Amino acid sequence: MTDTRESRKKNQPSGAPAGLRPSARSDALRNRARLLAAAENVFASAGPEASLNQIARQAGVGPGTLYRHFPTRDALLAAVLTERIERLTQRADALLTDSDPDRALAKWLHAFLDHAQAQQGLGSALLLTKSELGFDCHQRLREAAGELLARAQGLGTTRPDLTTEEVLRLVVGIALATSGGATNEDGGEVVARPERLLALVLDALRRRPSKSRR
Amino acid sequence: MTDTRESRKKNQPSGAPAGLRPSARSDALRNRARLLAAAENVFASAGPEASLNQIARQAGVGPGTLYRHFPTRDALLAAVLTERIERLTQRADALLTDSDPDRALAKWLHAFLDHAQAQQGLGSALLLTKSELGFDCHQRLREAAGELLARAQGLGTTRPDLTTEEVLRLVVGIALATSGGATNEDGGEVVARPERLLALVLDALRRRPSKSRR
DNA sequence: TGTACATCAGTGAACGCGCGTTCACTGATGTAC
DNA sequence: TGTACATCAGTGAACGCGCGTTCACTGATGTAC
Repeated sequence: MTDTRESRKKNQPSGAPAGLRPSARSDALRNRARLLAAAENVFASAGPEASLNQIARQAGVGPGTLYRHFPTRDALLAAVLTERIERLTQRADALLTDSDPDRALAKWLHAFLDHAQAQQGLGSALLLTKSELGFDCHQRLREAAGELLARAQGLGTTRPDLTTEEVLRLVVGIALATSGGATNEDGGEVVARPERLLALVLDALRRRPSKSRR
Repeated sequence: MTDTRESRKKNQPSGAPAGLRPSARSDALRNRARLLAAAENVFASAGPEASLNQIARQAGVGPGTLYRHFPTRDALLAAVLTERIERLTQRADALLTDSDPDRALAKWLHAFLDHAQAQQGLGSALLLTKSELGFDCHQRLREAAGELLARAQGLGTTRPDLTTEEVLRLVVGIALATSGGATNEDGGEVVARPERLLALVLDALRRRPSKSRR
């Protein structure tokens, strides 16, 4: 008895390849979409440690339903991130044909910053590696950004000693430092705007024309 | 009866000015120190949302004792941060007499980065404003860094359009992006080192010798 | 097209857990004599 | 210096809470006829 059940359980995932299976029931598809939307919302405002029950509640669904679709928190996180990363990767591909490699890189980093910001504490999740999620966000982003960076470096106007890794970290840092718990307008003074910080970092990426002093 | 009690309660804090009072009992001083040490530890490894009970446990103290010393989580957080900020402020004062303002600024930012890193998620707490803690970490740090920045800008080698705010955010961003949940050595590739990122940012702070292209 | 049925997604009460917080009681400490 | 005592810090069981997670049951859905 238990054997039968367990073996069925083990067989199930091979039929459902992590995403939505083609012949799924319509209510399952609907709820899955609702859960993803709610997760994106809640993760964005409460960070990656957000309550799963709350996500289920916001999706108008029982907690069991959430678990049926996403057996672990990481599975849910991965599903949310996959979508975003897909968009970023496509954007990178499009920008590879831009006539100005420097401008292309800058544009993509702006887009990357936007995404990192939209997910508050989730920004750091963009750089998580395979061990923690079902796939390697980090590597996919590195590949997308890597080509753009290489092209700009080939042009000679971007520092040749830069790693893709370094550039991505700097931008994620901007998102983290200016979002969530750290942001506050303080009386008259306003918190530094992320775009301005990105502009500074972009400046740092450019090749120095000459070693004018020391 | 209850009136008497309440009025005594209300009078108590006026006698104890937020810190340790001069004529405190020796065991109170000892436990306060233990609590601070434990808090620094636990906050560093579990972030500012760490369990207060766990802090009390690590300090070898009942939860009630923690609450006697620090009535709120923010009070405890503030006590931990005060110490660090004090050290950073002193360092800044010392560096104001350095003969090379650029080097002084760089040195201080290195120290600032070290502190921000030592506190993992607490790094962002370094920029919290008065509303959330008992005092304004943000402002104190801005003052400390502001003088150093102004001096370097006066020299003419540092970009004149930089805000202290912007510089601090950039460095906190480096700490956040390279610490905690986001760090992982990924097979052969190693995560970008914070010092390298700081070097890049320091480069960005320097005045551009000329507008060589576009 | 209409119906009977098998499948499997949805439900939500329930469990155990650790958290934040309180408070009546204990006992260590410092002091007045 | 030695002792009696008042003060107040320390204790830890206890409470309510929301969390993550499970599972026996319900019922919507798609399909075979």
